[in-house]
Amino acid sequence: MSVQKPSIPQGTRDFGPAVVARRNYIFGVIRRVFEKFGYAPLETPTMENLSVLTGKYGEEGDQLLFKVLNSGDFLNKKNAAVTTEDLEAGSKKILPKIAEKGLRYDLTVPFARYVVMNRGTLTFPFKRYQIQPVWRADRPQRGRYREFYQCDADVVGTDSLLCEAEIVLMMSEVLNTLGLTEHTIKINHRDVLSGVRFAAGEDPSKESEFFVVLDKLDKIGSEGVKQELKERGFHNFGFQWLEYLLRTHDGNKRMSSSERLKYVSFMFEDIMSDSNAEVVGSKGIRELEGVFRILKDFGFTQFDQLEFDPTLARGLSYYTGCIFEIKINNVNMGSVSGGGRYDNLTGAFGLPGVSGVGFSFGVDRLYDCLEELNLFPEAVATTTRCLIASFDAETARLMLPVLRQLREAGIPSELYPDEAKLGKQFKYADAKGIPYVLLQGPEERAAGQFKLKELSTGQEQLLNWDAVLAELTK
RNA sequence: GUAGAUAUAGCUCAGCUGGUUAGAGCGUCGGAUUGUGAUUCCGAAGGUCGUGGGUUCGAGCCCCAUUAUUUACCCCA
Repeated sequence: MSVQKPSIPQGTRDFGPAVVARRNYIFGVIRRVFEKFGYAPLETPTMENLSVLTGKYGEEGDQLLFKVLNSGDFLNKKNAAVTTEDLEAGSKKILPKIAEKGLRYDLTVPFARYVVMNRGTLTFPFKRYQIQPVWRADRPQRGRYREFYQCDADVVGTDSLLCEAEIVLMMSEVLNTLGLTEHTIKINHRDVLSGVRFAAGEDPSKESEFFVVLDKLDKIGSEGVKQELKERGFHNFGFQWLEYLLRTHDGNKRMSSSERLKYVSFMFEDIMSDSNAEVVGSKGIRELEGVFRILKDFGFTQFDQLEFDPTLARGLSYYTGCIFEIKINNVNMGSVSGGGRYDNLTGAFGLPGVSGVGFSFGVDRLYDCLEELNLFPEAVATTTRCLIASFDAETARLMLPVLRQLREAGIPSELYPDEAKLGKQFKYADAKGIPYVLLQGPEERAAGQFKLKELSTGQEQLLNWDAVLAELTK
């Protein structure tokens, strides 16, 4: 049998001890903030039934779902799950017969499914957080993986804008705790987008596509937006609305968020001929103003990190209210967090009229940002505090009670398992970042003492047992 | 799905216009030092040059195909 080079699937990664330690640091910060805000943990299965997942993420999302092949021989003539006619009809026809399960694509949809299934036992408003990996059959590239962790916090069962305000508070606290102070929390409202679409006089049926182009204003500029709208077959070329939006994005005369809110509100009054249209846009503005007011009353001060952006468009297939996104300004990386309010998500599972709002951190991207900015605190890859070195099998045996006593004293410790030269054992401790090496040779034993070396200073001390414990626990 | 880049030792990479036996640093192992790491000195091991074909007297280098990785677009955390 030929030896094959081992490999892992595209877009997946191994995490070594040092990386896990740093990832856990990020998870810890996020978890503490979520719990401080009263969210309770939830975990759902890695696999969901495909019927739960399909149709929730738009057409493109369906293609990015990892499907799990059914067990059993579905081509077997007796069972005949797949018939000859199916095979001739093509893969679309066969798929539902050979794959009934799929890997989790995000945490929001499984959460909605959970809420519907457990509606009788939950206390509403229900606040949950969830930290688990999700999978997308995407092309990997910078900051994009096929397996990655999301950290979600969502509330269902209340329309209160307090939830939106608390999302901003949680986002801000996590990022500032991690040291990512150069960030912008962008906020918009689905109704503001709809208002802009009305103002542009475009057809509601192509709304999502219109928003996708609008979202690129920062990236491709107003000329780019005009051109792409034409290419995509939009026909109204009165660009008065675009002039308005450009003013809010003028880099030289940066507007504050409250100025922008007033300005966009004025735009709706100015352009709208249809009064219903104005109502939609203005409703979005009023809700955003409500969120800003709650933040102010709460005592939130970092309004320089919070920005109302009327072109921000995310999660178009299900967000219906506020929309959030976080950009780290001094790193070239996609958004590290996103979220919003969705009125109809549980409706897809037969429970209409329950509003939810939530958001998600992408841990892997946060990690990449912290790495690039050198913001990780000095990580201790090894938890071991003391290595017991030995000279031979006999002294190793005599050190076993010492090992036990160290551990009983709560000092993480290990005994070098092989007979090896002291040099090799010290090298091992150094490579693993173990701060102390303890040894007791015939000389020390005769004197009832131990030799303890601190590797960072190179200092060696001859100590009795109590002094060893005192040094290691200090 | 569309377009580009890369592939040489465990890792990071050199390798000239195609020319004898493919190199360095780091790491590993051994020794200087049979009771001491990080530092110093000496030495050694480690390669079907991603894979398959072609051109050539001769290919790590040129051509074609293929696979993997990676970047950008689309979309997204």
